[in-house]
Amino acid sequence: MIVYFKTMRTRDDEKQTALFKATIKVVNEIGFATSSVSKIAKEAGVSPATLYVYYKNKDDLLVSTYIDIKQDMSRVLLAGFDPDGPLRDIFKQVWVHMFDYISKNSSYFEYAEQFANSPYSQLVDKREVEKYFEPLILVLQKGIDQKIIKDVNFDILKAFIFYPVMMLANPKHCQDFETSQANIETAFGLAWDAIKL
Amino acid sequence: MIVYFKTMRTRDDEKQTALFKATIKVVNEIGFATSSVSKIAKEAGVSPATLYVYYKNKDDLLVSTYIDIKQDMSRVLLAGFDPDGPLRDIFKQVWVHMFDYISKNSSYFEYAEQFANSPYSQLVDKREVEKYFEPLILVLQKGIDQKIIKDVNFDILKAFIFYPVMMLANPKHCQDFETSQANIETAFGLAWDAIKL
Amino acid sequence: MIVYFKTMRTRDDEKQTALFKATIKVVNEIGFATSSVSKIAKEAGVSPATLYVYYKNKDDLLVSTYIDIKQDMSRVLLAGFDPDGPLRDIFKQVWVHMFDYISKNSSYFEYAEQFANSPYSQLVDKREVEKYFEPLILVLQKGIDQKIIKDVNFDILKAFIFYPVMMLANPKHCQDFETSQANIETAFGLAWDAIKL
Amino acid sequence: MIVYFKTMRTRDDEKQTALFKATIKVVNEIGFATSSVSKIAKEAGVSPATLYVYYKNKDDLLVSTYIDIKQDMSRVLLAGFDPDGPLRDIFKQVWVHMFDYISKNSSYFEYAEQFANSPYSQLVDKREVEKYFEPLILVLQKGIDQKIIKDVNFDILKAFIFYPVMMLANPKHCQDFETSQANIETAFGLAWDAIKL
DNA sequence: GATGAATGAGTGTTCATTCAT
DNA sequence: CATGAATGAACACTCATTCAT
Repeated sequence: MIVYFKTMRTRDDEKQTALFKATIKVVNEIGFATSSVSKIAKEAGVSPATLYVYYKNKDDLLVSTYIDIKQDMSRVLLAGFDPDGPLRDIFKQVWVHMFDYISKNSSYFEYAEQFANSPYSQLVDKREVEKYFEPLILVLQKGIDQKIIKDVNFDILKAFIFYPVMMLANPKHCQDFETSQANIETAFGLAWDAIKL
Repeated sequence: MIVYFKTMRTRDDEKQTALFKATIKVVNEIGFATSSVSKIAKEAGVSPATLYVYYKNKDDLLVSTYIDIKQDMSRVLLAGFDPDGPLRDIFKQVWVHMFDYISKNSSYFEYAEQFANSPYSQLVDKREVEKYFEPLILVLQKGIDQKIIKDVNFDILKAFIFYPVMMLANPKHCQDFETSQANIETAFGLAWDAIKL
Repeated sequence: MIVYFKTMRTRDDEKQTALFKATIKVVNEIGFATSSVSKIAKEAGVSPATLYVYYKNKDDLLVSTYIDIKQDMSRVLLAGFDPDGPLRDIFKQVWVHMFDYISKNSSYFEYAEQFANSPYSQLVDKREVEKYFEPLILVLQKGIDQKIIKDVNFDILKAFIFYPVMMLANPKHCQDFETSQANIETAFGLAWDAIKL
Repeated sequence: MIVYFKTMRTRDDEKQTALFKATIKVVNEIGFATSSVSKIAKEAGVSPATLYVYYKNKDDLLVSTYIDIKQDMSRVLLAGFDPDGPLRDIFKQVWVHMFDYISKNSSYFEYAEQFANSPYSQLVDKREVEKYFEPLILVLQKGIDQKIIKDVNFDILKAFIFYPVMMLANPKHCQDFETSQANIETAFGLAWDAIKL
């Protein structure tokens, strides 16, 4: 039997969850610049000292919260993922999942966006996060090989099929955009026109 | 002819510029969350108290710096702007100017991006900033009227012709993308495919 | 038998007392206008941050200290208070207690006086403080009813039986006045002549 | 012709008066502790630097303002002063003048009270101020010699004929007391009963 | 005489973190 | 495991005052 004294601890899942949610809530409400460990602890209903039982330090708290969200998000995005179906349908499904996720977990998404654009993002190993979304990249490559998708730099493709959806879903940037089914399909149409050969 | 380079006790453009540049440098290096008035003042070579001669408070410093950059950026983007030329050429010119600007003023751009995604952005009157880029919106509308551009929600169009370029130019998100002339034209091709009818 | 004089990490009466005394000492020495949280903390031998464990902020520190003194003072003034004794004796006893208190706790009294005449006094609920001295007011009313004391506005009576003693005891105003037993009795004689019918 | 370069200066009486009034206004509104040279200068409509043309420093500003008020007050108090009239009438006239002064110059009085109870009062030569009121002291002595007034310590007498009137007139201490003619005469009655033989 | 600019020293307060309990 | 208490260091900001103009 292996016991991780330092990394596993007692797992009072209730407190862990409370801290996770408190972190997101506080950061979304007042931003990274003014968020503090004690405010988050108070929101979670625990002592600041207790927070340090679950997280090594403030950076660990913020980074872990981000990674947990990203993991959760990728799970939802890739739900029912079938790499052998029609390419267009695959990406369309991802768009829909994405909008679903954002509608139902807007606070998670908001946190992730804010984190990714803050200097804290430097503390994350990007490749680890990208790994979660690897299946999509593989499909993209397949589309190129099959001459369905334009054979251009990957960053360019990503810039047209992943980022616009994030922008549109971000109320900070697009207050007017309504995440209706029709709008989502329309938007996806542009994305597909952009990348398809 | 006598030229007073330094009119010692009169509001000092040199100091103002030093503060502007120091703000961008410090924020880019350590992020909004850990940037402080004293660090910025030290970088600018003035006393923290002096900073308050030029800016009302920290928020004013950060917001003013952002607005100044946006203004500067719009000036460059719209240089040689001819609303009566061919639509595709207009937008292509903007892409090129954008990449030029970012290449030559990467730190300005980086600051603006970080600012726009921080809670400080709430302090800015968005309409004022959007005003700088209004001519582009008008051209977009013209394209729709002339049935050259898809008749969809403005936010969707913006998400495909303005945001991808920002992503691609942002080294934070696209470390691999090379801002070569060829790459830029390729990328613009996708944007145009997305929005054109 | 083991006695823990200091229960190190439990809210510390010793520190509370040290802060109380330091506040009085510093304010008496340099006045409200130049007293600062850090000076008081240093005098108390704690970190400025520690002060905020015991008090919400500077105002709370100064106001609480004042109220504590007033409470203490009223306890002493009313010690052995017998509302059914002869009126003159009651008030004379208060005068004597007052002088005793001031002699033995001149710094407390000095602080209270300075506080009451500073703008900080606006932060105190006057009725709460007056409550401590209510028994005296009731006796005053009884004296009026029994036609022993002049039937005039309460403020006028207070101005002659409470304030002169404060003036006389205040070395700031009366450097020459010696708080000898004889002097105190003489002074009380005038107070009584003023209010008695 | 003598010219005092340092002490007399240009005498822009308008600015001098503006500073005098601004000092009183600001101090009365926000208290000594938070009053600052720049706030006072702004209220007076001059630059902080200009203030230093008229006053040596902050202390000088506050002290001079106090002394000017005291001088003004003594002038009014002793108006029509006749040391050879009946003693009771002399003091009664002073009471009336005092109330008049306070009614018409409540802000001056308020400033003086706050000043006298602040540590700044230590900067004033008390004897100089007392000199203004000397005639009253002489009359008091005459009353003692003529066996009209009790032969007790001067401080005691002052505590009963001067301080009660200040208390009663101070809205900070006596919010209920109405400065009507009747009330004033009643109050003076008590003062006289206190000191008369 | 009058002033806007400048600043070192200070303000009240919060920070992330540790530690004894 | 959980915590209230403690703190040095930092925070944003204001101070009284000086100085070149």
